[in-house]
Amino acid sequence: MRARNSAAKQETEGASRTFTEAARRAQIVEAAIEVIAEVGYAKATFTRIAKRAGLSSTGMISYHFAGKDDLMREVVAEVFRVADGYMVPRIEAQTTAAGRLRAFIESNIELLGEFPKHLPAVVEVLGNVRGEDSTMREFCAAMDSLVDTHTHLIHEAQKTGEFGEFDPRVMALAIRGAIDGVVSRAAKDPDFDAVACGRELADLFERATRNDKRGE
Amino acid sequence: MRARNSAAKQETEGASRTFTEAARRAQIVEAAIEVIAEVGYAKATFTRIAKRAGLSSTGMISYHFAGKDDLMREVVAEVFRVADGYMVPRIEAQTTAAGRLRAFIESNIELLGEFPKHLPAVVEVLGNVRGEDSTMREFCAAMDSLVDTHTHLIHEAQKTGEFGEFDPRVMALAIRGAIDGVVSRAAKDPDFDAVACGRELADLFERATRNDKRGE
Amino acid sequence: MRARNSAAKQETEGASRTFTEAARRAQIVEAAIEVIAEVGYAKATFTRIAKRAGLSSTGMISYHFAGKDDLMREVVAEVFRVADGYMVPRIEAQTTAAGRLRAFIESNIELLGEFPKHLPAVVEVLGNVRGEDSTMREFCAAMDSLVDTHTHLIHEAQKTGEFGEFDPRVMALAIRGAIDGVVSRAAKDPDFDAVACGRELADLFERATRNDKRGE
Amino acid sequence: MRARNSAAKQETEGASRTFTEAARRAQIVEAAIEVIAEVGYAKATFTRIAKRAGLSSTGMISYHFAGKDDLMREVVAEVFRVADGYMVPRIEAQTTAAGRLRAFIESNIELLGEFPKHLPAVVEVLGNVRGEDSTMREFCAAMDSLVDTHTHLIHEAQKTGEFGEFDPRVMALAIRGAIDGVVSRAAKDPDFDAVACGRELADLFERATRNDKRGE
DNA sequence: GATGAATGAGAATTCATTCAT
DNA sequence: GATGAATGAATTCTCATTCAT
Repeated sequence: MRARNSAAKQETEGASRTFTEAARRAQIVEAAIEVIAEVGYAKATFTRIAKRAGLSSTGMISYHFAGKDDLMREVVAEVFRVADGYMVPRIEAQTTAAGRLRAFIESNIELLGEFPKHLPAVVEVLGNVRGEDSTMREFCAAMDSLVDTHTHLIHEAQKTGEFGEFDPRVMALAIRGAIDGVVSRAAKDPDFDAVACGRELADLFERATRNDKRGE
Repeated sequence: MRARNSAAKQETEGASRTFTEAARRAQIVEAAIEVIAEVGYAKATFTRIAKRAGLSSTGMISYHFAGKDDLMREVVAEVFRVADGYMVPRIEAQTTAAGRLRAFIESNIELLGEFPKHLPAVVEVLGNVRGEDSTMREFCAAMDSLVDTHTHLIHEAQKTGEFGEFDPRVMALAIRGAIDGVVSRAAKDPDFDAVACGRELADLFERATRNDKRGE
Repeated sequence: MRARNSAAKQETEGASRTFTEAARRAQIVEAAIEVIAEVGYAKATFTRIAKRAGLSSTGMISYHFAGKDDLMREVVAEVFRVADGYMVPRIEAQTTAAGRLRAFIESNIELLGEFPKHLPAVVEVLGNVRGEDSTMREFCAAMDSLVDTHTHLIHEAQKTGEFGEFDPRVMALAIRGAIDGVVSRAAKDPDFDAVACGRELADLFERATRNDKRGE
Repeated sequence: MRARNSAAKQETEGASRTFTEAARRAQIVEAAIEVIAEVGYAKATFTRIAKRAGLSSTGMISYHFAGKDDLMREVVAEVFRVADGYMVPRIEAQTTAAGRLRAFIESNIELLGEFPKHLPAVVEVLGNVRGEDSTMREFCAAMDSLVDTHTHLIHEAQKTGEFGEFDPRVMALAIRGAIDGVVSRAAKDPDFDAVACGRELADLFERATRNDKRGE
């Protein structure tokens, strides 16, 4: 493998990366997201991605990315970037844990309406990756850290008495799993109205997290 | 010999499938389940499966199955068979909808302890299948029908007043997604104690489904 | 390769071949003829032939024949046997060279009506065989000897003045080729009325062979 | 990349096929022609063709052709192109039907001297093709249309009285069959002097077609 | 003699990656 | 920087043949 993986490039060459190169990379990542969401991880070959990106050959992708793993990592990173940009303001606008949880779930599902391919793509990638390669471990770590963050926030809300008593890690996992289930379904069934699920899902987890004994 | 897919064989040749052939098929399916769970759908090649099954060549698998789709269908069928055998009695022993829901979730997760590879394998397969091939559509249909069944049962429990008011389809999807999330996690992280999650998850969905207004 | 090729068997074991074995061989040869005629030489696999013969496995074929070449040789031999039985009496009933030529062509084409698969099968086999293997060379030799025989008969008829002046070898080849063309066509196009061609073809070669200067 | 069959490429990408790609394709087609003529259709594998073409792997062939069918279609097309280039001027230089028929036969056989592998290759391909695949049907159609054209021309010559009375379709088939027989023989027997046959064959069919009653 | 499961070589095809231009 | 042709490993699948029972 060439030493030129994107991480190395970012660190050692820094600002020297030209605008057009960045644009090329973004273009490829975007195409990859679309292709992965449409045909699934297994069939998301360089050939298909290149064709979608309007590139004449797969060599272009290998030139800009150190390998398939590198491209996939960028796909995940890009989706996270977009998701953060959309969700974080909406979550931070809330003052209660319940509000933030609702904002998290609803904005996450809303994202499916705004960027219909992004979440399905990331679910595909993370569902098909193992922690074998050191470079791959980053993927899982990223997702785990999200769950961990939730676990932590839930735990805090339990300490203030806003949330009831339950295992915060299982709750975080369940929320993640339920959302991913909706995302997967939305990706495979174009008729499925994912956005309509958002409020319902938020209601569900509100009931599951609230402290019934509060104020007794 | 295309026509020799398992369905055709079962229907047209009936009992003519010999004992040893059935044993070989079962052996291959078992190996496939293990390999899929361990390395993921994309890397679960005939070569790896044959090696795991102690077979001398991939040709042996092609000899016993009409193709990869056929093998995958058998994998799903076998896991469903095992899961049904384990879960159905436990579910039917319950008399209330809440009891059945809990039994469903807990026995499903317990299955991870008894057959640690089965559910991860099926999650991998169903997560990587598109409804393109007519033979593939059966997979999705099987899973969908499960969700549909739950949707229906939830709806019934709502009519009796045992469950509260919410969209039964979203609830069914959320349950499915949460369980799959736990299964996926268990598959990738051997240290993850899935079984411990069962009761927690059941508690979670009990809170989410129960009718708070009952008896008011 | 096992020493037990059919030729060896016939010569060394002679009458020791049991009736049932001969029946089995005949049954396989018959199935092979049908399969070859229907799907062509390339797709005439042991699997297909065994299925057509009502055999449970291809091993049966390998048991009775030393190999694919051996089976093919038997196919050719059987067709020649049948063709001889049908054509020779009809040819020998004629007293003139022209009559014999006509009887040859017409009875050859008529054979297509009586045994629709036999000639197409042999055309397929001989068209796909090279003289590389020593065992294969027999095939070509058989066909060549037929053409040689015709060449000789034509030459005789030229000496008596019954036939005109032309290269007897080319004539023999042309007759063979024209008949094979009709046979091929008949095999691939079920609507083609081969039998109706017989007289026309015989007329054609009568005009081409007759001595126009005779009696001048 | 299924869509990259030559037809699609030619139509959708038009002139975008580069010079070197066209050269590679031509080189592969040429190698295929030689291999098919030498070892026969059944044994003309990508491996053998790649080796003959000096390519490192069979993948190269799959890269340039959509599949074996595509390559075979190109083989047939290339031979037809060469044959047309050689034969059509010689045929059109003739003013009588008899002259054109002779020119057709003689130039066809002469082609065996100029391009000894071309006609044998095409006879092999067309002899081993069934009308199953839609793409294959084109082959047969191409050959049938040639026979049909002859049938028509013969019919015209009969109406002017230049040719005698006979079934034009059978005559066309016989001509085709006789030539193919010579071609086949030439392919298998390197000592066979095909060119010498040309005039003889033309004489033969001149006698068979001429109107004996003309001017009576 | 007969069976059918097993074998292993070889087929076409796809893919990520490399490299000369 | 960019291109696209070439590479070679890997994958699924088929086939004739063998061998223990």
